[in-house]
Amino acid sequence: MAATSQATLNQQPLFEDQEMPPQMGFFSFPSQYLTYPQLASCHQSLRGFIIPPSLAVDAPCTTNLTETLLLSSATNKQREEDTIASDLEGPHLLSLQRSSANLWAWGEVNDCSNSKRSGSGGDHLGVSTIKMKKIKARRKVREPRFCFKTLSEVDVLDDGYKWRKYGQKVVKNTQHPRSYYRCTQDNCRVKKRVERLAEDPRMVITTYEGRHAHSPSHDLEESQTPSQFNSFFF
DNA sequence: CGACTTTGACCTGCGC
DNA sequence: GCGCAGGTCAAAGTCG
Repeated sequence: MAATSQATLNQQPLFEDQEMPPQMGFFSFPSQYLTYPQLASCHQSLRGFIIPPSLAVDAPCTTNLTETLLLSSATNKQREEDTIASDLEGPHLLSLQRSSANLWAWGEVNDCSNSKRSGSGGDHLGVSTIKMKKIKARRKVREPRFCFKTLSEVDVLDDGYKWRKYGQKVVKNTQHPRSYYRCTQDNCRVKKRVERLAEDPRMVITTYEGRHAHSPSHDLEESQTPSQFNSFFF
């Protein structure tokens, strides 16, 4: 199994005060689909976030990748306290053409940028105070997200991290359910969503939310040998 | 027996 | 306020 350079993956903090890489908005690709070298350079700018090795190099062992498209990324500094509205100057987007093929991602981005702070002043009948506190804590911070569209036979791409499925939901107007995964590492709150594109079930949409605070699990098991990724990434 | 998945219920956000 | 849709929880089931 390929393993990214864990040392580089963990180079932190690259974007201490920014939730997305500063160069995030300057990608420009001639075509909608990216080649792997393009993806690699793309991911380079995502250092510190989740960098799925399977998306950056030739087809990984567990998938049948042929094309991968970095659909979008979005940042969101949502907080319960609404004191940072001016910080949110909109999502950082890749300069990809807006097309029907990536409407999903744009919807995601819009979702991030448009969602408003509801004062959360609601008193929820029948819900214990403890539970409400728990829920509030859970929703306090919206992590940065970005998503990929990948032509793959398998739903879950091997990105080097270990995930636990915590939910599955049938989304409206799609035949395929959306799966929800959480990183199994303690204190790591990174999540990902996996679903198949309604228009083209061969395409898998993977959305990552948050940043890993640890190395890929593969690297933990294997020795930290430099791989071909290094020349790609860093 | 522990780790993981499945699945129905519950909660929140949002549009009307 | 109500209903819908998406996201999460947690108990039960499954597997190695």
